[in-house]
Amino acid sequence: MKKDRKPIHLLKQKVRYLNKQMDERLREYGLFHSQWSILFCLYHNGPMTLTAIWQYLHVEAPTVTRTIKRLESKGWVYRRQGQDKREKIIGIAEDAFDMVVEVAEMIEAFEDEMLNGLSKEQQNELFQLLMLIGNKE
Amino acid sequence: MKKDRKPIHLLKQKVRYLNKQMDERLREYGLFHSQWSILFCLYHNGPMTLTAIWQYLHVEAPTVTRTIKRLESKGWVYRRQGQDKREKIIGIAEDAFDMVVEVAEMIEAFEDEMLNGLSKEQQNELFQLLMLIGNKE
DNA sequence: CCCTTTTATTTACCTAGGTAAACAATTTCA
DNA sequence: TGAAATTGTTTACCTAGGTAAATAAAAGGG
Repeated sequence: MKKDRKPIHLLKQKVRYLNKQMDERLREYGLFHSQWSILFCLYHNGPMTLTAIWQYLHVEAPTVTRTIKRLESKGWVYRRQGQDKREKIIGIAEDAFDMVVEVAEMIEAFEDEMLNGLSKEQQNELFQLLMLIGNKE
Repeated sequence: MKKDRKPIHLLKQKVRYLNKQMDERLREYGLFHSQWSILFCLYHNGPMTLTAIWQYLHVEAPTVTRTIKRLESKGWVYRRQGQDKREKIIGIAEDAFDMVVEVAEMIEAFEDEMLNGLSKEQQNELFQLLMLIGNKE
């Protein structure tokens, strides 16, 4: 895909490619990749506060606020006030749950497809190497 | 940085982190990471058409059009018509060249810093593994 | 107990990625 | 050669990332 030997450059290219492919697959569900990442997060962890979500995803709060607004307006999630009246608790809407399960399966297959050029060992190795990026020794 | 064993998830997190860090370092030059990627491209390849740039960077044409407009308005690049009157040729502005060299050195040091948790062999291994992502076997 | 500080979320605004479609110049070919 | 197809670039509009600052609720301290 690229002749340049800089892994950082290649990293960015691959992420653009993955996001683009993912958006394409999600289109039939009316979703985008960032929206899915939030649904996936809620699917695995159950209802969460907004803060818990952006900390989990390593994204800033305003980004999550906006994306959740879109998900809410399309009926994928609900938003309710927590005990602490500052916080909002976000969860998957009951009507959307079956569809979330379906999308989860589709995305899992997609990710397997993207990684099927790598053995399990290579995937693990990749994970370990990625973990080393940006670590102050 | 993350407990999830999904390399794709981690990949995206790392790229967000790298872009954010890079923007921070570039701020004193009035640049953003995407703007730098174009300047770097021109610095290495000399003047190029817009099409050559987006193909090199694996990004769509409108993205490049917009970013170049910003670079031009800040005086980093010039834009002139090619032989083929449809195409625009972009190059680094003469006044900006010294600064580009300076930024190139800063960014190179930054990337080394981000990768200093990996040996040269590991960086190469990472590159090879990344290349395997998304390849139809 | 009130005032200050912190915390959770949002708003406003910037850059950066994408698609679809418009436009102009070039190329093709009947 | 003239109409049609292709190519290079741009425009309009969408999502997604960021920062800075505003707001509202909760926590702390004198």
